[in-house]
Formats: sequence, structure tokens, C-alpha cells
Amino acid sequence: MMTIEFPDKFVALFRSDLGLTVEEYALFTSHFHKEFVGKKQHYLREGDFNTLKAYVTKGCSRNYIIDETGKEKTLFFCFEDWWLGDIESFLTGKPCKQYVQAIEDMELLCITKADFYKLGERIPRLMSWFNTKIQKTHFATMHRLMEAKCSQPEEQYLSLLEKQPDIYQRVPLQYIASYMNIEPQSLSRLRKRLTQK
Amino acid sequence: MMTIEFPDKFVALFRSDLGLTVEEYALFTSHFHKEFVGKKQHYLREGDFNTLKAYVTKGCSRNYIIDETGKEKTLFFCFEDWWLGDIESFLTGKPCKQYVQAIEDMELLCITKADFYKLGERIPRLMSWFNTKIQKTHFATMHRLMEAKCSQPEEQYLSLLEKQPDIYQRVPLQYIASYMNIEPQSLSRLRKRLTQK
DNA sequence: CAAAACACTTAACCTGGGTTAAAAACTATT
DNA sequence: AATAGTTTTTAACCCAGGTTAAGTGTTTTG
Repeated sequence: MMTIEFPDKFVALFRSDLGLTVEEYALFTSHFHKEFVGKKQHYLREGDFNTLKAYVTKGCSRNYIIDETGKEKTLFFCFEDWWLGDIESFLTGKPCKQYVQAIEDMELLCITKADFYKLGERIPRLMSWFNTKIQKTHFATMHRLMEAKCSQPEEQYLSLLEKQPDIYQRVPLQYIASYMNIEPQSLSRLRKRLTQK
Repeated sequence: MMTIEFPDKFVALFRSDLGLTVEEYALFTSHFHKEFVGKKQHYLREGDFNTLKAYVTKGCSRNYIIDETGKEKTLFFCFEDWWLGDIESFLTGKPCKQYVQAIEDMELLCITKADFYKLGERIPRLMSWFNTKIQKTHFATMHRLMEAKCSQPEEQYLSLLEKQPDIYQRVPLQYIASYMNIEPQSLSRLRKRLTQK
């Protein structure tokens, strides 16, 4: 079995922050395996079952859904040191509603749901970390809903440019438009308006 | 101390569904008190601290935020047998971002956060119920985000009319418009268009 | 009961994003 | 380097919803 390298942030999270012992940490990490998802490939599609917890070590992706008219609607992006997947499917065991597609070649560290829950029984802290993570994810989703309800395309573009300027280097414009709920043409037009000011 | 009447659904939830013993249930419910919120009064405002778990026995309300331009944006409504409040503030102990306003006179059954967590230690099932509830709330918020991203005002109006026809009797049109992210005038116009068909 | 406050509707005008289609600018592939 | 494929830009036209404002209907309250 080949040794996996775990990123600094991963180690810090479970060793320093969560305070797992060396033994607990070793046990936990021994259950991980590597996966790769090529650019434009799907990690999950609607109807799939999300049975892995996946930590992103390289690349980025987007979660999207397809509406009744066949249009893709990007819900959010995922970058290094985030966890990837469709939480609802992971937690309920039901099929995914979302698509998860790599925007760049991705490298993942994965543990199966079964292994994770088994370890959760032996390492209670792992379970409480997970519960806290679900809470934080919920807050993030709520903030996203608030943003979606409040902000005009123009402010949304500018605030994204401020918070995550690198996103425009890494993520094609069409996906950002879909995240902002407008057509690529409209985002292009909006940018033109902004540069003319 | 006066006796509080707990609604059937409340009893079913904690006795049948969750399986609390008679003693546990008695202990749990002994910590509740009643509260009233008059129509248009606020149960919570932005900046307040949400320190109560509140079960709605009568009336309905809306959670909303105010955007930079001063406009109210309704995130969701709350009816009988739902839990009321700003979960993020409850869980983090930080000030609310949301306003919670009664649409009709409301009657609530409340337990303090401190009491709830103390009981959670003695009755582990209570805690695991709560964790599951947070998960479900997260799914609901995610579905709301998906809906907000996908649906056109017209379909949103019609699907709401189908799912919860009583909402139009109980909730003023302006709040439904705000929930749908359009102006009251536009909803009025939309309804006219629909009746003309 | 009348006045005031609130809720809903209607209409005219305006604007920003959708739609369609084509061109231009990149990327990837042979 | 040439070709094909993809992504982004541009332009013209259209339309749904925003804005403003006025009018009608319905509660609430002194």
C-alpha cells in the first residue's frame, strides 16, 4: 500500500484543531485513498450515490443543477482544502440532485462513508467535528441564499472580484455567469459597461 | 406554575418518533414556557441574540433580511408545528442576521438554549434529534437556493399555489412577492396575466 | 363612525437581461 | 502551422419586471 501525502491544512485540521491523538490520526488517515477527476469530467451526476467523503488537494470544481428548461445553474465552486460532494446524498443515502464537475484536473483524498462512520464510533471527536461541519455548511448555504436574493449582478461581480480575484483566472466566465444567474453574454456586456466607467 | 398544553404533533415527535421515556419527556417539557408575539411584532431583529428554541403552536411568521438598498427580502415563512428563530445565531451565539416577524398573532412554546443543552447531556436522544434536525434544515435551505436559482416568477407562483394554497389566505401578497424576489406590483400584474389566460 | 394606515391594483415609461446570431479570440489537436 | 473546437465578445431586437405615481379597497384605531 502506497503512502499518501496529506496537505498541511488537512493535518492541522485533525491534529491541532480537532486534537486527534497520533494513533487516532494514523488510524483515520489509513482509510483514505487517492482519486483523480480529469478536467470537465464528472465526479458525481444527478442520480448517483455520494458514498465518499472527498478532500480536495488539487484543482477546482463546481456543483450545479439542470433546470426544467435544460439550463445548468451553478450553485457553488469548490477549491483546494474543501470537501467535495453532494452532502444531502451522503447523509441521506438517496441519489444526488446535483452534478459535480471538475473545472481543472482534480486530486482527491477519499474515505468511504462506511469507514468514516465506523471510525466515528471509535473516535467520537470525529463525529462531533462532522456535526459542526454540517452546521457551518448550512450557514454557508444560507449566506449564499441571502446573496442570491439580495445582490444585483453588478455588485455580485464586483464583490466576487474583491473576495476571490483568482476565480476569474481559474473559472471560465460562463460558469461564473451561471453562478450569478445570468447568461454569459450578459456578463460580457456587464464587464464592458464596467470598464467604460 | 401553570400547565402548558402541548400540541399532538409535539407529543408525537418526542414520544413516538424520538422515543423519549415518560420521565424524560416530563423532564423535557417541564422546562418550556409560553410566549406570545402580536401580529407585525418582531420575535427577533438583526443584532438580537437567539437564545430560545421556540415551537410554533399558533400563527405564522416570516424570516427576512434587509439589503443595502433598504428592501426587505423574505427568506421563508414559518407555520404551526415548525421551529422558529435564527438557527445560526442560536448555534453560534452570535447576533442574528435575520428579522423574524409575526404575520399573524403567534403562540410559542419556548425552552432556553442553556436548558436545552443541559437536558441534551442527560438525554442523548435529544441531542441526536437536534443534529438530525439541523441536517434537514440544511437540505431545506439548499432546496430553497435551488428553487431561487431555477424558477421563473410565474412557475414559482403556480407551484406555491399548488403546494400551499392556504398561504395566499394567510400571507399578504407583498410578502409573497418578496419571497419570490419581485415587487408587489409585478406579482399583481402577473396574477392579472394569469387570470386572462 | 370617521380618519388614518395599510394592502392591492392599474397604468405609463424605462431599463437591464434574454434571445438569436455572428464574429473574434483563444485552446487543443493533428 | 493549420484545423477544429471551445470560449468570449458584440450587436440588434424584444420583453418582463422595476419605477413612479395615482387610485381603489380594506383594516385598524382613536
